Amino acid sequence: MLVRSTTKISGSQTMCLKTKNIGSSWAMDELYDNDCSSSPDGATASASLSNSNNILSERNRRKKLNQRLFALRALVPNITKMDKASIIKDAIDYIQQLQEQEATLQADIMELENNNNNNPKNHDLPMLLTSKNTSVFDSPIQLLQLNVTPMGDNTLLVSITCTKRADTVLKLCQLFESLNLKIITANLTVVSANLFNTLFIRADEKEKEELKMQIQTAIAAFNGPQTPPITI
Amino acid sequence: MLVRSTTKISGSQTMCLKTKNIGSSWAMDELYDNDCSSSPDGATASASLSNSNNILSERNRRKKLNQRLFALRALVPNITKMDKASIIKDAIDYIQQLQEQEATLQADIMELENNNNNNPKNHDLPMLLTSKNTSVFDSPIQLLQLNVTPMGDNTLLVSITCTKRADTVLKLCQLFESLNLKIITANLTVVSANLFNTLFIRADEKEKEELKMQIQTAIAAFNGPQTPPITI
DNA sequence: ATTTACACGTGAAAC
DNA sequence: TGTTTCACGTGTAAA
Repeated sequence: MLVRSTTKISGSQTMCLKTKNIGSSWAMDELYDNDCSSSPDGATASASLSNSNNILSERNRRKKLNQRLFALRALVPNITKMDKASIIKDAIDYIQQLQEQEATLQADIMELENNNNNNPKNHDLPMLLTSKNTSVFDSPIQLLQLNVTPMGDNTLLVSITCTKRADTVLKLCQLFESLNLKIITANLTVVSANLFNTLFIRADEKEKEELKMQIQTAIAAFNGPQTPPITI
Repeated sequence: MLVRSTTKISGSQTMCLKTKNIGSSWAMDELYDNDCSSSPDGATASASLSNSNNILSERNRRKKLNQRLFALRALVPNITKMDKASIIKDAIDYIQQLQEQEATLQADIMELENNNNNNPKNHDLPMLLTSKNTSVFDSPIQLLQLNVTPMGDNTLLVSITCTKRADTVLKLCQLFESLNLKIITANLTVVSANLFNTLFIRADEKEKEELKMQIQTAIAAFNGPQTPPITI
């Protein structure tokens, strides 16, 4: 059990200035102009080596880690906070998003290739759905309830109730896709003529009202200018 | 300049066992059964709070950081080393690789879509969604699971799992509407890229296989004649 | 024996 | 105020 050498405070705190959180990045502290050789005592060879060498290695390790983390943050487009933990978290979310998108794109490519390789004369198949007179984008979304509830842990619960019409489901899907939210899970349940939509969304609790407003305006935009305003 | 309290060695080194690099992950140390209250001296209130509270927060911070790093490592397929720095570096390389691949795939899709537009197919469809590079009515329903289970009381439980694509929800809704079933309730849940559809349907138990066949043929019809047969 | 990587406690700074 | 996040030096353990 070594007795602690008292060089800590004099060694680190005086220099380096600790500049921590200057504006946007946490210091990324360069200029390690430490003269550790200024140990006042005549230390033994093993002690001085063990101290000055390990202390230097540790500094380099931390520096490298911070540089990597900094480089990682530079790659991620949507950055919420500058925390180390948040940076990693954003990177995780971004990788998942990229992976999903890759799967989607590859599926699209396969399907497009199939369409290209096949005979260019099959006009009949996609028209199965239009048999219900649709004019798909006309019936407005009739909103019955809209709640946005913070659930803690940066999660908002969005609960929507509306009457079920032929294209309401499609519209809701498009609506939420257009909002570019971080949807954790989405649930859509229809019983008789009513439609219940529940979403868990990753967002700060303070965005609650803003999110509700976004959804309302999006619904209004989908319904078009001629529809009467819906108050809940 | 505070005089160092000598609680460091007795506080940390005795417990915790420091298990460091057990096999594959660096400890991810649980069980912090430290009773820091065993400080032998009657410390002042400010000192004890500053010590025990900050020390706990710092442990939680480190723990969270390590968990995030662990989660990040789980997402990256090609892992070279288990270092913290290497984990971040691998994640960086992986993100760059994914970004390049995304650009390549999107270029391929554009090219394929241009080829498709030369075909005399339907240009008159409402192309509202093509802003997201997804062609609206073409992606087939990719069935992952289909179960029809009799629940008694003249009720059949239909459980469907498929990959979520831009128009899969719409297709499933229209599909079940076209089957003219007596739907008691329907539930549709999407988590990440998968889509779970559950329906309670009023029908005789003997129609179980027939209903399953109906659904399969309906999906095949929706997917069109050129799609490969899907076996479940 | 040397190097490398880690968790730890700690004081400081920012919020 | 207190809470959170950080860099630092240090001891330990494995390579």
